[in-house]
This record gives sequence, structure tokens and C-alpha cells, in this order.
Amino acid sequence: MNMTTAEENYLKAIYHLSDGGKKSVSTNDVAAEMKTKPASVSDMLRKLGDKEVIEYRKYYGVNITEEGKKRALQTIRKHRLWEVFLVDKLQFAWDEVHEVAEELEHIQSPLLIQRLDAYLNYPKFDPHGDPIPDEYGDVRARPRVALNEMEIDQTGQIVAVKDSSAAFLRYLDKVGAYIGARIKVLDKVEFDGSLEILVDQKKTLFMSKDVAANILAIQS
Amino acid sequence: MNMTTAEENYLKAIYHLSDGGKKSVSTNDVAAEMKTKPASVSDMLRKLGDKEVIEYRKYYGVNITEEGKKRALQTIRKHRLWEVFLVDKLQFAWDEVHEVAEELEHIQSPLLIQRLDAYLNYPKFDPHGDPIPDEYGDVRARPRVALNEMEIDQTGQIVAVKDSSAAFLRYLDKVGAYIGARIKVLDKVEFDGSLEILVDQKKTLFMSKDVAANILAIQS
DNA sequence: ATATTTATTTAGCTATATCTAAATTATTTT
DNA sequence: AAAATAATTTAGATATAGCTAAATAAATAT
Ligand SMILES: [Mn+2]
Ligand SMILES: [Mn+2]
Ligand SMILES: [Mn+2]
Ligand SMILES: [Mn+2]
Repeated sequence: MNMTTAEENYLKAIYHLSDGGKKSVSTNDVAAEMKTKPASVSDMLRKLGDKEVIEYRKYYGVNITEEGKKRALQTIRKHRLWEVFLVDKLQFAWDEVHEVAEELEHIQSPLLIQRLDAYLNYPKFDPHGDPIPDEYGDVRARPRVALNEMEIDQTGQIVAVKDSSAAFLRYLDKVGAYIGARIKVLDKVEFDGSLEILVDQKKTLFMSKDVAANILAIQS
Repeated sequence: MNMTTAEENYLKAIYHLSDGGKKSVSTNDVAAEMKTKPASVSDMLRKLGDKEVIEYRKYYGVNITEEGKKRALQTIRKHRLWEVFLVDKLQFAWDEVHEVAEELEHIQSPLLIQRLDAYLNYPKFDPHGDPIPDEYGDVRARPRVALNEMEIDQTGQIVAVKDSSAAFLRYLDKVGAYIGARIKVLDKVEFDGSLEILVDQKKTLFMSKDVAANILAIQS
């Protein structure tokens, strides 16, 4: 059963909003995520329900089915592989890849993705630190914690960002935060939750709680 | 002015059918090329006429405009660059690339094409020997002759194929004809126009006139 | 328990891209 | 110059994907 580009985009949004299928998702949430109107979402939910990639109960939101999860993960896999390609091979910056990957992820060719994966040397994470599902949809998730949840003196390594918007990524570039950086929490301000972070044992960085909440680390 | 995928495909077809804008093209020819119905073509021609990429006079066929030519060449450029990528980097065979390139050519990102071009080292020809227009739409065409038009004892080098169908390309693989091969016409059969060709000074090949007409060479 | 607010769906419309069948125009043959 | 044929367009469908405005259902407050 083939899906259109719009259907794939909706299904991916539902997958993300439902936290990988763990929660049910409301029409309005989907509309906000897709920057469309709830009325349009209702139509699409009915269609996705007919295709049995979601379970749709009018007025009570949707749950993604196993089949839907599988398909969403395939689209996510393609999106992230293309992002790696753009950064590793075509020298795109990590804040320039999302829009293009959003289009490339809909190209239909299993051979293409298989070869691309091999060509990129079977990457496990995309340029934003998000894990790349394998061809069966399996994801090896690492235990990650947002910087604002770390305590003073704790150390770790930045492994991903929660917000992949160009604005946020360029801000990180500017202040010198990047994926792979070793960090230590030097101070936390009680008043506003802002933090002082030591990066690579040499550079000190001040960041708001909002920024910290969008940076993910593994603790060491 | 943005064009849809369907509009881009139609415009490319009109460009090819018109021999790069040299001839006018009929509705039925476009329908045959696009594997669609003349009624659908009439609708699309009106739209393309409104956008001034073709000049459309009802019942008298269409001519592509300068603007249309420019746009068609951009799509062709993208198509052929992607074909080079698939063959050179992802180890696709030359008979496997067309379908995928037909999708990839519609990805909208000038940066992507510019970087892809550089990454591929500014290739001048695609895997089928067709020239790749530069970013301004300029094409450096070589003087090419179909094998069936060569005379006995003439020599040359295969540079392109006219028919890029998988069936034809696999046939060429099977008999050992390829782009770059040095050839010599050993014999031409008067009766049916079939030829005997020496490939790379060692292998003798028999081919029908139909096959020969779809192989292009530069003479030496 | 009723009223109000919020969330969601339905109805009706627009735009794209296709189709078939009918109508029309152009071309060719007699 | 008609008649026949071929080419093309128009009319009226269908399917996708979006919209606004109105209707309705669910949740919350009084
Ligand atoms: Mn997308
Ligand atoms: Mn990403
Ligand atoms: Mn195409
Ligand atoms: Mn080609």
C-alpha cells in the first residue's frame, strides 16, 4: 500500500508527537506540528485510519499502529541518512539540512537507501545526534539527559539536540557547543535555572535553562 | 514562479520532443511521451501557456519559449547529475538510474545541486553519454553519429546511447558495448542494414540496424 | 444540572492532476 | 466541395490536499 508524501509527513509527525507510539495524539497537536488547520487534519486522520497506519476514534485522538510505526521509522531512517549525506559528503552545515532532507526522504527506492547507507558507512546517528533506525526499524537509543537536569560538577558529553531549528543550531555554533563536546556543569543559578558549563576543559559557557533543555548529553 | 513536479516533467518532455526548441510539438506526441491521454495534455498545455514557458495555439501544437527552455535545461541538468551520482558513488548500473533520477530531479535546492556538481567533479556527461547543461543552461554538444550511418572501415568511439531503456542498456552490457569503447565498422549488410563491429580491436559484434541506430559515436 | 468554552468534525469550496466520453476543429480523401 | 478521418479540446468525473465557516461533541466552570 503506497502512501503519498503528505501522508508520510503526517505519519512521521504523529510518530514524533506520540513519543514513538507511547501516547495518543490530538487533532490540534497534529495541526500545530504540521502548520495546518485542524479541519485538514481530521480529513487526513480518516485517510490514515482507513489505511490502518493509525487507529482513529473521532473526538478522541489517534494512536499509531505497529504497521504505522514501522512505516514512520522507515521515513525517519531515510531523512536521517540523507542528513548525514548532506553534511558528510556535500559539506552542508547542520542547520542547512532539514528542509532538503524533508524532500529527499520521500524518494521511493529501497536500493537507493540501502546503497546510501553502505556509502555513508552505516552511520548510527544523524548530524543532530538522533539515532538512525536500521532497515527493520530498530533503534538503538542511548540514555540521554538534558543539560538543565544535570547537577553541579557532573560531567558528560553532548550527543544530541532536541531542537533542530536553524536558529538554535546557529546559536550553538556561535557559542561553540557541538555534538561530541565534553562538558562539565560548573554552576546552576537557582533563580532562573541558567547554567555555567565548561566545554572541552577550556571554554566556559553561560546558557539559559531553555537552551540547556534542548541540549542532550550522556553522563560520565 | 514555481512549477509542480508534473509541470516540470511535461516541460522536459516538450523540450526533448521539440529537439531543444527547434520544432513545434503536437498534443498527441506529448501524450504518447508522457503515457497519458491527449485530454490531460490539453489541460496542462493551457497551464504551461499561462506560465509562458510554452507558446500554445489551440489545435496547432506548442513551441517552447526561451524561459521554458531555460527551465527544462535546469531539470535536465539535475536529472543527469543525479544519474552520475548514482553510478559513480552508489554503484548503480546505468540501466537502474533513470527512474530514481526522475524523482530526484524535482528536489528544490540550488545549494544541493551546486554542491553535488562540485562533489562529482563537474561532470560533463551522464552515464548514457548525454551532456550535462551548466548552471546557465549551456550545453557543449559533440558531433555524434549513429553507428548505422557509419561506413565500412570507419573508426570511432562510442559516446552515448539514444535509447536509455533498461532493456536496451542490459542488451549492450550483455554484448559488451559500452561508452568509451573504440570501434571499427567491419561490414554492413545491404539487405537489412545490420552491421559487424570490431570493439576495442579484439571483439567482433553483430548488431541489427535498429540497435546500431541507438548507439552514438564520435568518428576518428 | 446547566452554561460556557474548547476541541473536533462536517459541509462546501479551491486547486492540481488525472480520466472517459462527447463535441469540435483541422486535415485528407474522394 | 463534401464526406470521412484524425487530432484536439471541452465537459463532467474522480482523487488528493488544502482552506473557511458552521455544526457538533467533549470538557470545564458555575
Ligand atoms: Mn517530508
Ligand atoms: Mn536530524
Ligand atoms: Mn521527473
Ligand atoms: Mn541519462
